[in-house]
Amino acid sequence: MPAQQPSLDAIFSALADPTRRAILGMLLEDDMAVTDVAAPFEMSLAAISKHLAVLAAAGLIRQERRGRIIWCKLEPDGLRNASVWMQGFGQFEPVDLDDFERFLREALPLADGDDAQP
Amino acid sequence: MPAQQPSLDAIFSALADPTRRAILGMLLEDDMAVTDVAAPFEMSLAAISKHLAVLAAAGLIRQERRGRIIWCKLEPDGLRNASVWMQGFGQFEPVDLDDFERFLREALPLADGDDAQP
DNA sequence: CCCATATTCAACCGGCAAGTTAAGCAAAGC
DNA sequence: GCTTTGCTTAACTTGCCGGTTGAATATGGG
Repeated sequence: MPAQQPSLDAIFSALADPTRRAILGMLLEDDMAVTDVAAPFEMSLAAISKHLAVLAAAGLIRQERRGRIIWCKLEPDGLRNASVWMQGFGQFEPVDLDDFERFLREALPLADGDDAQP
Repeated sequence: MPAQQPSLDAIFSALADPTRRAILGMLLEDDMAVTDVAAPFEMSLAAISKHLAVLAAAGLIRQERRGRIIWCKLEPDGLRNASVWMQGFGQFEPVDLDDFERFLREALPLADGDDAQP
């Protein structure tokens, strides 16, 4: 189970479901067994189990069995790629694309050897 | 059309589609007409039109008609809520600048035309 | 060993999302 | 005024998604 870097597709569509976001919120506080995760929701255990599978496939949680209990724990780095992707859009103000580019050229010393800018 | 604060559901599921993310990437460079947005994709204009509608409903872009052309422009604040939500999980530092750089270099291949490759 | 607990698997269903084509509108151009 | 250009709507197909139920699997306890 190399869990090879999940796609943004997987991550964002995992996040698109309110139940799954709620689960992530719960796991933020503490690791939980599947049954306990399911408790507050008004849907079958199987449904929650599927949701957890989706989250795991997206690399947002990890499930590890200890005894007959499967513990679900947040995988904090799972959100990193998505977060980084989003920051690319949100970071700059309305339409300061020029400013942004200038910032980039300064902030990226290793962009291309030298930033000889006439 | 007050465009009342779109839900996280709407935002994340809008972002879950690679075509839509690509569109956002294009609009990051410049405002575009619908037809021009559709050009690089191998799907019908109608399909792209729908994608744009989804993005607009999610508050990620705005479409305004001028003449017979409808201009699509990024709505940078549209990502803010989602970003904030995600930061809530950021037990990891807000945004790793290294990651940010890497993202930028991939996402903005042609952000400027002057200093091209030799 | 047998039973209870914990979780998934399998088969199924309704609904929605994404794509298609074809028709419909609106604004410009000749 | 008719045609062309730009875009949306409508109607339809297809496939996936989220849910259900019921059986299957694994583990721990008495």
